[in-house]
Amino acid sequence: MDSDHDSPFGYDAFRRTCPSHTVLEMLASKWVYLVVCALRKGRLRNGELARKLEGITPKMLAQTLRVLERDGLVRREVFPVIPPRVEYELTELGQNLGGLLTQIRAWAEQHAPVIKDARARAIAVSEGDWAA
Amino acid sequence: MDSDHDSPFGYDAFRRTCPSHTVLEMLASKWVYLVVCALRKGRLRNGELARKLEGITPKMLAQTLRVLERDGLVRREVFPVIPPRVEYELTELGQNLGGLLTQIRAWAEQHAPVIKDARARAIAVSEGDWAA
DNA sequence: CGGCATCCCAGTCGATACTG
DNA sequence: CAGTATCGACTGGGATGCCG
Repeated sequence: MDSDHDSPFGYDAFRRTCPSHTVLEMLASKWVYLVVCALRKGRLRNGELARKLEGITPKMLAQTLRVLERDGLVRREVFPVIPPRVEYELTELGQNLGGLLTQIRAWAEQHAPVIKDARARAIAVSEGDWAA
Repeated sequence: MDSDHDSPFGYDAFRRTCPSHTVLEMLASKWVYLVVCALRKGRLRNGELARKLEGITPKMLAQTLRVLERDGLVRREVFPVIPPRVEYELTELGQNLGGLLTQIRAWAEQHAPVIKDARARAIAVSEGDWAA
């Protein structure tokens, strides 16, 4: 046992070539976070998502959804009507992940003030280098 | 209460201008994930981190650590000796986050096989358009 | 309305080499 | 050993326009 870390699944995200590493890369996107969180409370249409995720461009939204669909986290349903109607919802796997990501989001919202202060202090210090 | 989502802290990560949104952006990095996870079991030297995080370059490691330090998640301690010795450890806040990120990493490792299959299937389908 | 294609800038990352 | 500087490749991601 020369691996000093506690991965009980035989996969090791610290290794570049491990599949779990690429999964982590996929998750390391703020839009993935937000889309999954947004879909957590139920299926949404493309436009609803676009409105909910302030600042997302159609391109990024589509791109993010395609990735999530590809990885089996989101299911896409197309209604053959005019005007077109497309709905997205989390799969079982996506729901599962959504629980965790929502915790991260909650953590971010909860600690945002402290971190904002820390950043302000860091800037103040770096600007105070004149005290050298 | 026209906000339809459940943020009990007055911060809303869905809003571009909300501080929690920038916190989420900071967290949306695979190296942040891995560095925090790596430091979770105790303080480590720069070189130890570099060896543990396969594939990270000195530049990215330093950059990531600087961000984490700036945001108050990591504490940096310098020993004035030759050769230089620098150690990093999680702050209280960092420990707190580390718990969550470790869950994400565990999730990634746990579901890597399924997602790998989903990706393979997605590729197979897209290449199988000839079946139209 | 949903979403794909194109163009293009700008930030980011990796590789390498260098300094204290 | 820790960290920085430089450069080049890459791509994330914004804007626009067109199609079903």
